[in-house]
Amino acid sequence: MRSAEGRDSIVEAALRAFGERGIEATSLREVAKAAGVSPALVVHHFGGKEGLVAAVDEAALEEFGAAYEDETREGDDPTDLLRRRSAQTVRVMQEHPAACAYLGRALVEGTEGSARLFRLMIEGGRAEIDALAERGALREDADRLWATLQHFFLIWAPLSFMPLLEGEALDGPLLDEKILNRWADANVDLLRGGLYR
Amino acid sequence: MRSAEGRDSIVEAALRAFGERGIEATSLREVAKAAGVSPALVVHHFGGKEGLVAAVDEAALEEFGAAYEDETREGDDPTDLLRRRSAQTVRVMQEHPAACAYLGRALVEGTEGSARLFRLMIEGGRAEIDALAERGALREDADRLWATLQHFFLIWAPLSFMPLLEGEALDGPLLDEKILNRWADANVDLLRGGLYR
DNA sequence: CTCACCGCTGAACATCTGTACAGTCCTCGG
DNA sequence: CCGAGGACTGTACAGATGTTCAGCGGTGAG
Repeated sequence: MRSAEGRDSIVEAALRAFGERGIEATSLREVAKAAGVSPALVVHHFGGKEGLVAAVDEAALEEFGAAYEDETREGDDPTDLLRRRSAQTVRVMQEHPAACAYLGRALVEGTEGSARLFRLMIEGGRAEIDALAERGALREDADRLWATLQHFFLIWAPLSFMPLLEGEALDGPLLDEKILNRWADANVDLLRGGLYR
Repeated sequence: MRSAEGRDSIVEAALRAFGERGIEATSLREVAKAAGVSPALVVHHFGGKEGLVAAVDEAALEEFGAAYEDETREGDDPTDLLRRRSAQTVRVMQEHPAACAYLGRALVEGTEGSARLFRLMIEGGRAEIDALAERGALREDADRLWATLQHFFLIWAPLSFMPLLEGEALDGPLLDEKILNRWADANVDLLRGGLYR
C-alpha cells in the first residue's frame, strides 16, 4: 500500500494553490493538474472539494502546530517571552511559507480548520496574557479579550493581506527573512511600549 | 430619466450581498434577485460582474470617504488626535456598517477599489505618523512603515475577520456600539503605551 | 494461479456561472 | 401624434464546476 503517494501530492498541491489563489477560487481540476493527477482521483480520496479542504486544513494545522512547539521556559521576564515568541513565529513562517499562506487565506474564507486555528490561537494567547498578568507584567487596566485579539491581528493580518502588502507596501515577499524580522521587531516594540509618548 | 433607481438598488444589493457572503461567492443572479431585478439588467448597467464590482467599490469608497471627513485640528496633543481618530472610526463604522463590511471583504479578495483604499489608508496614516514624529510624539526608534501597517491592521483586520470574530470570540455583532467602543479603547491604549511593562 | 482490492482514469452529467440578444414597455423631445 | 432612446425582461448559450460511474491495471492474500 503506497496509497499515500497520490493522496499526499494532492494535498500538497492543494495547499499551495489554495494559499496562492484562494480556496473558493481554485477548482478541483486546477488542483488535480498541479498534482499530476485526474480530477476523479481527488473525489476518490476526499469525497469532494469539501473533504479536500478539510484534509488540507488538517495538514496545514498539523504542520503549523508541529513547527510551533512550545518552547516557553517559565520564569523568564516578559520581554524575553515576547521576543522568544516573536522569533519563533518568524522561524515558523520562514520554514513553512505555504502552510502559513494557506492558513492566512483560510482565516478569511472561513474554513472549519481555520476556526479551529483561531480558537487555538485565542485560547493560547489568552492563557499567556493571563499568566503574564499574574506576574504583574500586564498593564492592570488592559482589556484582555481585545489584547488577545490584537496579538492575533498583528500576527495573522499580514498573512491574510499578503497580496495587498506585497503589491502596495513592501518591496519584496512578506515571508522574506529581512522583512519578517522587521515586522517582528515592530510588533515587539508596539506591544512593549506603544508607539507614542 | 429616473435611470438611477434600478442602478442604485443593484449597487446597494450588491454591496450588502458581497459584504455578507463574499464577492466571488455571490453570483450576479443572487444580486439581481436581491435587488428585485433581472440579471440582464445588471449586465446592461455595468457591462458584467467586473463592472459591478468596480461600481460597488466606487460607491463604498465614496460613502466611506465622505463619512471619514478630516476633522483634524492642528496643535492638539497626540493622544487627543489618537482618541479623536478612534472615535471618528467608530462613528463611521456604526453609521455605515454595510460599506465597512464590504470593504473588509474587498481587502482580502483583492478588488481594484480595495487596493485604492489600502493606498489611501497607508499614505494618510504614514503622513499622520510623520507629522506626529516631527512634533516629537513618536518614539524616535519606531519603524514608520510597519507602524503605519500596524495601524491599518488594528483597524481593518476585525472587519476582514468579522465572521470569525462574531462566531468565536465576541458575544455580539462587531459593529455594535459597545463592542466597537471597547475595541477602539483597546487600540488607543495599545498604541499609546503598549501592553506590557 | 486467481481473485478481490485499490489506486487511478476518461468520459459523461447536471448545475451554475457570466453573458448575448432580441424584443417590450415607457418616457420624452419634436 | 410619433419616433427615438433607454430601462428592463425572457430566453438562450457557452464554458466551467463539482460529481458520478464504469472500467483499467497492478498488487498482494488465499
